[in-house]
Amino acid sequence: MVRIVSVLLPLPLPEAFDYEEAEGLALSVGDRVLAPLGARLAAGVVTGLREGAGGNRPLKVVAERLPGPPLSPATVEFVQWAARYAADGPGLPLAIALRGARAPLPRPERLAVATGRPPARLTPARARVLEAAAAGPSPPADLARRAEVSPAVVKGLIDDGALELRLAPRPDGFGPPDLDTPAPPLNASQAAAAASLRGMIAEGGFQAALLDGVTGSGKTEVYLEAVRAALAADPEGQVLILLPEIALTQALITRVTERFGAPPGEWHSGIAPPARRQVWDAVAEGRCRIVVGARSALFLPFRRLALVVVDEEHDTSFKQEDGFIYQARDLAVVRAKLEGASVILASATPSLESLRNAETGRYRWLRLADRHGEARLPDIRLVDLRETPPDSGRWISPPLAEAMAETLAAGEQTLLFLNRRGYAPLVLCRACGEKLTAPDTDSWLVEHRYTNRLVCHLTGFSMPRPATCPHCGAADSLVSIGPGVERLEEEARALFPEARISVFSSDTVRSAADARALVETMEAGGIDILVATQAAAKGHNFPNLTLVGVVDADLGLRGGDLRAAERTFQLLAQATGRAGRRDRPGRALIQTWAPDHPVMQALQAQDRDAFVRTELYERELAGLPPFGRLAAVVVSGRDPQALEGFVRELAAAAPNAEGVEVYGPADAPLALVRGRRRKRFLVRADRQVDLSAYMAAWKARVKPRGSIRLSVDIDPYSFF
DNA sequence: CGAATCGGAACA
DNA sequence: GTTCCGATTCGG
Repeated sequence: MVRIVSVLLPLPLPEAFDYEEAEGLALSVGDRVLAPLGARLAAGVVTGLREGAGGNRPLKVVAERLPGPPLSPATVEFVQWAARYAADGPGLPLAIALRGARAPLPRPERLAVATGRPPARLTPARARVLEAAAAGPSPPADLARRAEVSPAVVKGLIDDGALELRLAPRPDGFGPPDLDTPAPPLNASQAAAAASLRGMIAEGGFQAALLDGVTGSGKTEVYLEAVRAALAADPEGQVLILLPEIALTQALITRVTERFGAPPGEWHSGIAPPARRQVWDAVAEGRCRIVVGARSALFLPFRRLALVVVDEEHDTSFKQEDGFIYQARDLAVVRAKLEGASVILASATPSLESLRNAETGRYRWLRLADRHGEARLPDIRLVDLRETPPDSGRWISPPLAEAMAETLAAGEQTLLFLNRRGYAPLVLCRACGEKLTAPDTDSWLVEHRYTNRLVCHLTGFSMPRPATCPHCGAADSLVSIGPGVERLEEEARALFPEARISVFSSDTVRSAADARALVETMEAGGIDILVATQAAAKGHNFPNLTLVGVVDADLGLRGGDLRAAERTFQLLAQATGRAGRRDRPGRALIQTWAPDHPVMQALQAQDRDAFVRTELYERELAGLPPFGRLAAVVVSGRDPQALEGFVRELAAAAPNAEGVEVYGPADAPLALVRGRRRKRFLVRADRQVDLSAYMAAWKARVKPRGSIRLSVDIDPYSFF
């Protein structure tokens, strides 16, 4: 009788592989092991152990446990749950969970230590170094600086044997949090919400809350209070705070560090491998008790997770769109449930899913009504572009220009919001009508004037702006159609030549340092007009910003996907929420061709509840989320014929099931990307249907051959 | 993911 | 027929 070990490998395999356990290895679930795979050894994780009788064919033997902390059984369970949910192999989420486990540790620090042996020669400089070294081991450069000598003196003492170098592992700095730092004062509304969250944590077990408060209502302070309570309730408990974007992490890390006296672990794609490894180890060992990170932090191997906070929970960045496809906000709730932890979803403009869960009582609903301090909500007006259109080739309407002039005259700041990077979203040839696109791709090339290039925002392709049309060869025939932030800046400069104008987009602000610099200039009043994409719409508070102009409010409504209205409402509510802080009243002007659209009406009336009611009503009638479920299947391939054949086969293989409707195949909205044709099926199911199981069953009936790729997207967001 | 294997093209 | 290379398949 031997033990059989199921080992999950971080590879795109359909299931865990079985091995025989080597004598005396005494493995448990979560242990990291080396397993023979083909001709090599692969690092994997034990997901199960059972007694086995010889079996039909001999199994390979797992003979080695890897050093380092194991994954908690709950982490292993979560990885498997996530895979089942996404109708994909469990190796993919495991690969995410193990990113960091295999990264190299930071190089150890070299410390000089006094040996006690006297040096051959003792000069005054050497004496000072030895005196400094008596204080304890320190880096050679430090020692030289403290003794006010050149590094060569230290090196000489090392060569002489009076000092020796020792390698010391670099500390990771995850000290225990200080839970006694006094909290900043909360207003009545915040205090009530904080008390409710403390109550939730005191009750223990899985609990969910929606922290719903307008911009500026001080949600962060409230959930940090819950973080404190969770850390205090369980001396080994860990907390994860998820943010939608890397750009927002730094500000929160600073706040957490101030509040709890120790830096949290930071986790996102921008973290270098050695730092990643330190966080991973410290999280797995339970030493790191607070993690601030982007969506992939959800897969960290927490030892004892007590609380998950999802800030800006409505943000679509929580949806991972390629590789392993998942919605981090939804999986955060699942992970909390599996760990018996609490979860707090926070937003000024919650998703309809979360609002529905709050309405039905599945989540505690905590509303923060007032803005913190004296700030008032901005005055919001719609500018009907049918009545007061801008001049041809211009995008700032007369009423917006007038408001900008007033704001400028008052010495206050304007934010012009346009969610479009570059100069113009489309370049076309007047001679032949050709719209310029990236090679073998359907999406338009966006003109960037700063770099004088045409860029494909989908594939990353870019080329210098040609002088002649690449299609027909006509000279001077290329025209730039439509506005981007760069073009809007040009227009604002022409209108207000004396104003100081800056652009905030992912092209002008490439790093967190750039963002901080621009935000500081803005706060210091060094900018009069900030032209910005959504990169600036969230998170930043500018006290002297009193006017927000939304240049093209209808932009997100085109294309008609499921969440177009919801997303537009959220984005514009966040953007207009930037106006007016502290004691200054703000105003927002929203330029629209469709002022009667429910989204625009709700924005103007600042009546979110009305918008949510109508939107939920329409979704319910159509059986769409949150009342029904959606999934998409995207199939792509290089050979159109083979793709056509496979798509037909796939359509025929769709299982019949009660309460499930399959639509398609249709061309995916971008039917050609990087030379691959794309087809798409859409599946709608009633709420009680296990859509993941349905999609997995469907997928199992077909086998993509050749260059054909099939991917299942549960709860699709982008319809590309 | 990485090693083994398959199959078409180029070569003798 | 042989060799080479890129693409595809497979792994317990």
